[in-house]
Amino acid sequence: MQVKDEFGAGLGLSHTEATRRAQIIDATVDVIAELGFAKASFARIIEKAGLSSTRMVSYHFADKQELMTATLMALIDHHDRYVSEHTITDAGRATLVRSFLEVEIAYLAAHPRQVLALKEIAANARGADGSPMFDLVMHDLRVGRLARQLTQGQREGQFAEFDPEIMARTIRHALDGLAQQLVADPNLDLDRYAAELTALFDRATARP
Amino acid sequence: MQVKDEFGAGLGLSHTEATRRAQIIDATVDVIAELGFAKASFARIIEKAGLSSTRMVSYHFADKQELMTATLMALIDHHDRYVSEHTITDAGRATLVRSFLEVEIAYLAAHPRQVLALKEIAANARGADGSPMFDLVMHDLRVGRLARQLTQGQREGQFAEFDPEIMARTIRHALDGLAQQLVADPNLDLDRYAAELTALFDRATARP
Amino acid sequence: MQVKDEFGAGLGLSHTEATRRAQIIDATVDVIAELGFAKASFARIIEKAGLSSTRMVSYHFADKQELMTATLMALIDHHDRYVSEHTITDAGRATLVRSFLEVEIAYLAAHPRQVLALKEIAANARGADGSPMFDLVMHDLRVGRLARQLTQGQREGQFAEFDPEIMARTIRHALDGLAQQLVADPNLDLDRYAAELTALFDRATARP
Amino acid sequence: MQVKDEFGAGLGLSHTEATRRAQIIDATVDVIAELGFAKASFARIIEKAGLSSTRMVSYHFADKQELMTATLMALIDHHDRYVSEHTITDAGRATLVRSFLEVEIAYLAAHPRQVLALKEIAANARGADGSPMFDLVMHDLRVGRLARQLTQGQREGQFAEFDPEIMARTIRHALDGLAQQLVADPNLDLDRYAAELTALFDRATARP
DNA sequence: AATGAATGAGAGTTCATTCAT
DNA sequence: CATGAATGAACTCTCATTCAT
Repeated sequence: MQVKDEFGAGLGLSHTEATRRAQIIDATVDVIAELGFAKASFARIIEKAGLSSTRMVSYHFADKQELMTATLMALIDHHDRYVSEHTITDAGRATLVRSFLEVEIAYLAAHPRQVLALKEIAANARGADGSPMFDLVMHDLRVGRLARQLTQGQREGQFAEFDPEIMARTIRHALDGLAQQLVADPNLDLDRYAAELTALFDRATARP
Repeated sequence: MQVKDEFGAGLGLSHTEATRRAQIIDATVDVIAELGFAKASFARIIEKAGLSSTRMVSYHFADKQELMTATLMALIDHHDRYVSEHTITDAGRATLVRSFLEVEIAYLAAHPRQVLALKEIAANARGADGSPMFDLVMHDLRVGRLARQLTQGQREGQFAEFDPEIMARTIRHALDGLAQQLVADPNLDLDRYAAELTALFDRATARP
Repeated sequence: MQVKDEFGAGLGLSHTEATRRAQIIDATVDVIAELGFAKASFARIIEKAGLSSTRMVSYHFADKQELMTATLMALIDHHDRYVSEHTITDAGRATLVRSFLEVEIAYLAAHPRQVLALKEIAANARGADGSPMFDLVMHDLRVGRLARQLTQGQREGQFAEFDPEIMARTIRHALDGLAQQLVADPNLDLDRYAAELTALFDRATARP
Repeated sequence: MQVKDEFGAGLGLSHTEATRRAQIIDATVDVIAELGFAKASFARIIEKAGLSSTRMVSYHFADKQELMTATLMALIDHHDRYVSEHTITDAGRATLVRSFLEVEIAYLAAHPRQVLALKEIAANARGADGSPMFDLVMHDLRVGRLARQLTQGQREGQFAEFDPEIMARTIRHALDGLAQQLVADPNLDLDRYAAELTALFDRATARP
């Protein structure tokens, strides 16, 4: 069990049901991480999960959209649990940005497939009209919180003057790009990359 | 004619042939920008181009992969021509990063669909084995050149010490993220965003 | 409880069993009346009935054919009970046809969904070989009795000469058509329609 | 070629295209007449037509709805051509109703499958929301014209007083019912049925 | 230089039904 | 008496591609 630890059991789902959903969601994450969102068909997912029929997916999820939404939620949950377990609550300007980057990069190092899958779903899932499905949710979850922390830090005089929203976005994009790069080159020296990024955004946020 | 100005005419293609290819490539860019890479089927492309049969696409391009490669090349060419026409060759540390960002953001403001389509193709085009197709090419074109300029600037003592490759990537990712955001919110204040990014990377690259 | 009032209780079915069957049959009638026979799937029926699984249907009915047969029988029973309660036994030529039409139209006005569902099942239910399932039964129940009454009336010299079978069919078809029209236009003036039909078949059956 | 005589050739369709569409439409009519609207799947249609793949249907018709609409139009056209070729233009009250019935029953005798298929499509084709698709069209084509003729006859004093719309409907329903009966019993004596119906509606419309 | 006609493979979704307990 | 879990078959529709002319 990698991502979804049957936590749906509390939502009126039976044990078996929660297990199966978790199994399918895990397979979905794997397929997306390997082949991308576009090629994540039911057939490939059940093959990866070791199930017998695509009907198994349709049985446990209303449609593909629900599967993707559930997978995304499981990924967000997985990430959030990791972060809340590994974040050292602390003050200080440098520490805020630094610890944020370090935790995120540590998560990326530990769970690259999850990071990649989350990005794929967020970037490619679209509604019937062709418009992106998760833009707003993703932005708030992945940028909004950091932006609010930066704003708070600015009020306390720890930072230079800058738009916290744009800074937060730039940091997030740097991490997303790093994730993509890590896939292309699994031997990437993450520690060095983390140190460089930390230094970079230290300078970018520091008071003159 | 938006992107591909029949520049293939010099490669042994007749005038008509080059025109048709340009027409199809333009339609491909439009469809990708609107619906994303995954939904850019031959059917939607010929509909957008006002042609009658998908056979038209198969006739002018060997297969979908060639169509996408040609589209990507056209987009790169379009971008490069814009940049070479709008870049003020100049010295100075601040000017290097600043003028890079300004030109790129100006291009984005003038041709958002092209930027978006390029990003979609680069991120989603995959070979038969499922591996990304354009990673290496894209990296060199979109990051490598800036990285080399930064290296040169460092040698001349204009910059702080940092990994030019990582800095270049981070700048590129910031621009890619901006492109995506511009699609979600067309009323975005690009001038302000440009100023913020410029200031951000000014601080990030400045000597202490 | 609309149609089936647990009258199956006398056939060796327990009270609960009969109640469940009635509930499912009622939902089946509703779905057919709204969406037609073809779209009356187990899934839609249990949704309408407020049950949790299609298994509920399979549990109480051997297969879909039995469900449809049971529904049809319940509808016929419902109709027959209404008719026997509302028919004024009486003599006279005009009265026979007129009272027949009036009772049928009154039933239609009171229970349009039942009339519609019955017509849908009778018209569309087919066996495995594709042949209609209820043709013979329906004819006797819905035409035969009237035909026999007309024959009797003719013997008593109340009517013109005509084929009672064909007259009965024509009357029945007029009523079926009216049912369909009532669905398309719920504001239809049934009283006027009843008066017109009565006058029409009065003339059609009257001795010269 | 039974129903659709490649008359679509005038609508920008090539010869082959018109032929194929006609072939598919004919097979559709046959399948519907035999198995009913609900079981008229692409698979059964191509089997009946002797084609190789269901793809053939999707290729020539945008979707199932278009196939059914085209089939319905072909059936209406077929019927109208027959009627206009076999109607004896003439005056007189009795003749109007009588000739209408005789032509319609003659058509039914000559082309029962077409009559049946038309009724099946009209009765069962529904949109995505479950509402009937062809109610309005069918009513005007199959009832409205006769109603207008009856109105005209009444103005000229040839008929009794009655609602022409309801009379027209009743006549149409009598014919539809006859069609269904003919399917159940192919040995039905149509001549006698025609004579009976003619006499019936003669009396029903005659001035007192 | 272009088009017509056809196609096999695969997609997601819905269907009634069945094996458990 | 009821449910959980699973399933194979069939459905329409879309995909890029190919054999003709």
